[in-house]
Amino acid sequence: MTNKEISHLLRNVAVAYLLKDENKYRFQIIAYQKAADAIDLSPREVKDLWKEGKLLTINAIGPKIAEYLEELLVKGKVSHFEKLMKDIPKTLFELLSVPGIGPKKAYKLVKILKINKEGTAIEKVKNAAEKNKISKIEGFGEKSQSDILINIQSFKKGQIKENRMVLPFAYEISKDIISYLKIIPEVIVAESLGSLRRMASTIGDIDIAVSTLNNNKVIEHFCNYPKKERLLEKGETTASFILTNGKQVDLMVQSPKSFGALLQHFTGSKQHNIALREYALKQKMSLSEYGIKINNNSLVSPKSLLNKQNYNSKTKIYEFENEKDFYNALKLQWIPPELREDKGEIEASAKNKLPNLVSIKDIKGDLHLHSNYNLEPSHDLGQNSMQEMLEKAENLNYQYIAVSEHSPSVGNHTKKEIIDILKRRKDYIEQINYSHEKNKKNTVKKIFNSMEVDILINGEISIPNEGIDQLDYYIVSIHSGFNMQKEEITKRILHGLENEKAKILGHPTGRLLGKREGYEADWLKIFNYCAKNNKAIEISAYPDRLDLPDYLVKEAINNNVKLVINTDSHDVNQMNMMFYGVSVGRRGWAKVSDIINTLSYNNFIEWIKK
DNA sequence: GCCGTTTTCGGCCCGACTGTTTTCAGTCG
Repeated sequence: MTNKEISHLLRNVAVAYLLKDENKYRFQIIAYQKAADAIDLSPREVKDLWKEGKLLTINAIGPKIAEYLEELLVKGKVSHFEKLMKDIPKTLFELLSVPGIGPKKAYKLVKILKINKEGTAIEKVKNAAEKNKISKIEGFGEKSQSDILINIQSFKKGQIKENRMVLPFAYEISKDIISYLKIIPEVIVAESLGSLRRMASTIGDIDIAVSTLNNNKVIEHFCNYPKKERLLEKGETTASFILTNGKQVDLMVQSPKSFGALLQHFTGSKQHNIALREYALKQKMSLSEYGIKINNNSLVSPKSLLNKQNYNSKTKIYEFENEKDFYNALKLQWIPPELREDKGEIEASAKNKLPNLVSIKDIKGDLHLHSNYNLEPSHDLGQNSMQEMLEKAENLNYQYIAVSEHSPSVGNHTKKEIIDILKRRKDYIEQINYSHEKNKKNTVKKIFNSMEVDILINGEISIPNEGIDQLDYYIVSIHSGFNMQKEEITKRILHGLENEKAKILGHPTGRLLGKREGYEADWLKIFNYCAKNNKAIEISAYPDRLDLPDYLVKEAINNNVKLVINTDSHDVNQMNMMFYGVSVGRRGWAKVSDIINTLSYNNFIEWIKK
């Protein structure tokens, strides 16, 4: 049973409680929803955690739900859940995936339309709407009937939240909307927030915040965006539409005086905001996108935390122009957006112990570059010459780079041919370095002679020992045989890293966002090996990969593993993508000292030799 | 049903928008 199936079941349990007695079961409903959220966000399979006896390590899962999950995984069902859902038609749950239909409406629809046959609910509701039957039902009307039809249509087209975007795609969309918004002078500031600001690996919808003194004007302008397909809602402070490509865009506007509170609110994550508000509540403060409210009979003297000048006596809210003051008012350090996932950042911030995160300016080199030097490789060559990549590295102010084309294909070459190719390439790189060194103004001191070497199915690497002698060091990565058992693939990776010149494990999980899951490996074992033997694990900045994933970055760091952030560029423009990889590092709580390519040129040479 | 700066009991985030209503319920983020 997958995490998705389990969380779906728990959400249905929450729905069942809600339909049974919303007030009586208020907190059970929340508990089940929180548990479902936690499972959705869990990087580990619930099934595995259960086998390891670690179900309770998931926050929001306590003894009771753990017991039910155990029953579920053993018997395939839970008698308590079955009993709870006995009176609720199963068809009801099918309707919940249609936007705008929640538990109450779904219940009415299945009851009144007598929808009993599983798998037919959405189609039956659609038919009923087309025959004008829904508008007659109490609580529904003409508008909600036509809305249901539209929403069923877009649901069928696959325009659902689960279809997430990779970062550059989301960036382009948001950039376009923001520059459109800025056409009118009423827009003082426009920023993209939500998961894009937090630099999550994939983005569901685009969230935009605007600071303005004229809400109406801004919202009107936003709603006239030319690439809008249809409007979802339009109010005094928010508006939403669907783009022609099916993606949703949400806008929130706020006066400059409270813009800091809005930034905080709209950046999320949902989990971070809930945790932050609960934290504030303990100090008798209530948070919203408008600011901070002091609750009655507060034990805390407002003066100690909040600046009187920010007090709006009309709304009784303390307002914040910037986010830092907002967090500071809660006696917290400002928390970088990448950390806002309720993964311990609030606690760390309260103790002044947030990590000093690595940033793009700390990066001194890119160690995974594919030039167009033709060594008849196993996989694709790059588009640009080594010289062009060197020039780009100068522009980026790097101190060093490494070219690391794919190793020559084993199928088409003899061992001797491979060695000859690598010898010629070594001479070539030396020549470039020689002429580059002459210009003392250059910041790049050297191109390192590296290579991306395949770890073959049997764990052997794809170049012979004499070929290795031609290299400064190399990256190993897996490009085939992804469907191996966990133990096998772990062994394969460790074997691939054995040689002392194998210094980096490239795009370690092999995932391709939205296309291919990464393979399961025993990461703890790999981390321990790497920490002990001075191997670095790559964070691929390539936006379709972002691999190592952020949660494994955090685990790697906790196990003293060094990481390296590389772009895996196949042309010079891709070298600009370093930023995405740095963000993954930041989301994994990486400091400068955790990242190898923040080392100076001399220290990096020392590291290679270790 | 979960969880812990003070709490193993007594709390549980906060607000916007829409449609169907005549003041609010339902849904969403």
